[in-house]
Amino acid sequence: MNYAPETENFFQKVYAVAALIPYGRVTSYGAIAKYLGAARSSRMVGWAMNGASNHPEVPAHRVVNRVGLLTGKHHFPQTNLMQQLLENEGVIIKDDKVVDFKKHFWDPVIEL
DNA sequence: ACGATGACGGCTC
DNA sequence: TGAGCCGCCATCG
Repeated sequence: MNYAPETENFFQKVYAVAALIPYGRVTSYGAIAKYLGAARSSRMVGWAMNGASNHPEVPAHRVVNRVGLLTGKHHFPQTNLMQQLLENEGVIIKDDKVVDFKKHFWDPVIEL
């Protein structure tokens, strides 16, 4: 795939921020997008995560949508892996959603 | 070039 | 953080 230079740069930024998500915490695509100055392109963040497969250091399972819904679970090797990893970190998941999402939420705009 | 698609978000009810 | 609708924007057929 040939991506535009800016696009690749965007990818790198997304991975860089995602890699900083603390253990047992989660964030949203929009939060990352906002931190990168592309708040309107939250969708692109999700799309960027699609290529996170080549970046093992990126804990994609800690990135969910704004309501804590594990929308990206279908992109994992095993659909239950995302939930398993989060629960292993102490994050309670119920019906594909993060319980007390606000409590586990980690906003790069505020934290960084 | 056009329309559909999507790991989304914000507003409204 | 329920459900529904619309706006964003890069990518793809």
